[in-house]
Amino acid sequence: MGRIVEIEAYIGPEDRASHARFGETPRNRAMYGPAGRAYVYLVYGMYDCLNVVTETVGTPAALLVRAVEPLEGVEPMRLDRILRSTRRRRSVTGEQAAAAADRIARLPRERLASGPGLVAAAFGLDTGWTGIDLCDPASPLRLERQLDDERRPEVRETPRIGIDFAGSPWIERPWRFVERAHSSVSGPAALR
DNA sequence: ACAACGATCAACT
DNA sequence: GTTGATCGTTGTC
Repeated sequence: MGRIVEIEAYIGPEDRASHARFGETPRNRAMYGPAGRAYVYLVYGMYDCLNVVTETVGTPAALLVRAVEPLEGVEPMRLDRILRSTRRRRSVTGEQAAAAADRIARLPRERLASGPGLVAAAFGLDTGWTGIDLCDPASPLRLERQLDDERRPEVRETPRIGIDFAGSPWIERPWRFVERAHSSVSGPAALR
């Protein structure tokens, strides 16, 4: 369980940074489905990314969950991360693996899901989770409203990360939203 | 059938 | 700041 502190919006087929820019395909089909479902895809052959579908059927749009502040289940999360790391590379020496495990062991709680690939890893998500209803209170993966006594976060808008391929004006659109100065936000400090 | 390319991360110089 | 890991999806032929 954790608190979402960073998201990005991908608004539709006209958005050249969106997976919907080529129209409906087998991979992005979930984006064309009902709002409130998950769309999980694999990037760079290694990392899964969690999205929340946001528009009505036939209108492809989604929010990429880029960072979460882990609040419960932190140590299992950390252990799983260490296991993944140890299994990660073929050509890694025992010493390097031990050093990597040690780094993760020392990682602050709030940095365990600071990035879209890390969010999916922390919550054990892969593409098989696509389609799950995130608004169903009985779902094993779900969104919940902030608690009544929680302060409303101050939100900062920035351009989206890692979409240089999209070109102007899509690179510049301020469609990344972060909780200002929150230590779980990913990316360069200037964009927190 | 094939080649190129990512909505990334960690390690290294 | 740069680079390697790693593979499913997409566009092209």
